[in-house]
Amino acid sequence: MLIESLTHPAPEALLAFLRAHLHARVTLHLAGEVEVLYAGRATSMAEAGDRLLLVKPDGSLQVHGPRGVKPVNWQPRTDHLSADLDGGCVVLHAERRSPAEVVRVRVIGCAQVTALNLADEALFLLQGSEAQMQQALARAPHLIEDGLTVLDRELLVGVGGIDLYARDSQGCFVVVELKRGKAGHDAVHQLGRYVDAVRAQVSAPVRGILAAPDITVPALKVAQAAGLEYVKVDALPQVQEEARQPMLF
Amino acid sequence: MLIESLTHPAPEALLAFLRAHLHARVTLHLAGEVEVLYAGRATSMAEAGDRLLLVKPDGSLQVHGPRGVKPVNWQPRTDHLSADLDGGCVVLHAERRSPAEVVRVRVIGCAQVTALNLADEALFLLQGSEAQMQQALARAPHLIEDGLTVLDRELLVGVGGIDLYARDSQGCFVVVELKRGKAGHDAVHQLGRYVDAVRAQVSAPVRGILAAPDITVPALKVAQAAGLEYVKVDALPQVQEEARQPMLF
DNA sequence: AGGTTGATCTCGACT
DNA sequence: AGTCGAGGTCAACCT
Repeated sequence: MLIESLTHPAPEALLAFLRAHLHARVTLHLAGEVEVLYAGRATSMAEAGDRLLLVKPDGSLQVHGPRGVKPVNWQPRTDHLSADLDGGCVVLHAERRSPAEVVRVRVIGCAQVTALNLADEALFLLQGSEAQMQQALARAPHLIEDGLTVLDRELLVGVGGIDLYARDSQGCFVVVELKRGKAGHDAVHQLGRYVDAVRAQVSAPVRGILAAPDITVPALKVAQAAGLEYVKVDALPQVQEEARQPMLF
Repeated sequence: MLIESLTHPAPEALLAFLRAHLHARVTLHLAGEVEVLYAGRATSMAEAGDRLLLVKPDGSLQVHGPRGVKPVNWQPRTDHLSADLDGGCVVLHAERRSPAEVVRVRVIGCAQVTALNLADEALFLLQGSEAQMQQALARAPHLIEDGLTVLDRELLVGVGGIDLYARDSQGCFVVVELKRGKAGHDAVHQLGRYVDAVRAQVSAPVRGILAAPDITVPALKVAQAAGLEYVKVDALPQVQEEARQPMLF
């Protein structure tokens, strides 16, 4: 996994190291004093400072400072990566088109640089996504309201899709918007848009339900004012009742 | 800057290393085979695989795989960090309250671990934020429309704030919503909300203008259908004309 | 390639 | 502490 590592390399040694590994499906880690320029959707410059640089085999690049999960500068995926000598310093260029962006990293001093092989064989499982919540509630719509019948999932209406489209025991159409976390007023507005879109196409009464484990106070007020309903549902609804359901027929 | 680095340390040596540096205002970098559990707002597990681990002095932790800017697992800022031996493996615990979350990293094999001092003395400048755009357009509202007079910035109306509140040459009130990038339909709806809120309080006619460097086709259609206007403005409006303005008085 | 949505979003600012 | 909105959001999915 550890391919090669240098400590305090001279610029020429660093350049050779980078050129040997940059395009070799390798993950690079560099710690050192660095100066970063970015130009693209916005423009930024960072004066020289101690930073941690990460370059992954997909060409993505990130420059980390001493705080936070977010890099100080980054490039999601580069179409072109190169290393050159400029004024006695190694300079990394990371460019991409669409959007047209470039990050230039000038390495003033390198304390350590490492080439690694990060093979990605590992299984990854995430529980609690909105997609899982949607699946669970589509199977057990009574967790939202008794007598609800799900007609569709991800129904496209105008722009965007309705998480759950259903009919209640009274025959009303019901638009359900799901949020896996606490719902804010943006979720209420999103629901309002979908309800409006359905009302424009259907003559029968249409209800809007925001289903989430929690809701902010302002969002609840906005919902009530707009005639939309909020229903508290668990983020990980346990749908094990069906296993207990006796076979009736 | 480079404090200490070990290659292929045994678990006991790694544990000593981590305990010596974890709470020493130091940035840690670890490359190795690792297994990660996360529980909090969601739940995830990653089987053993080659990963790159980063721990910063603020307690933030991230586990990187071979692709993308985003870590596979992370923890934004921990209240509690600890390292222990469990079944012959070093295990890192990173916990925080609010939200209650925990990340557990089991180090199965460590190829390299490094302690770094990332002093943050570096100046960072970002140009092209929406705040800068707002300031520039407030000073030069003619870039949006001739004869516009800005009355207010970030005017609070109901929930949320109006980026720019103005009056046009005809005496109409104008609500301006700014976007630094391409505007989507969410921006149009946001503008619509604000316009509605102002109309409810003012008897004079109210216009809504979406000012952005670009707009998606669907968003433009929605805007036109709702009687809202789109004005193309540069993301970095150069307001140097005022320097050329002759002193009239 | 363009558009939309979700995210363990992160992060800062403000109440 | 809670809420809100921006972000160079990123990244996945769909048309």
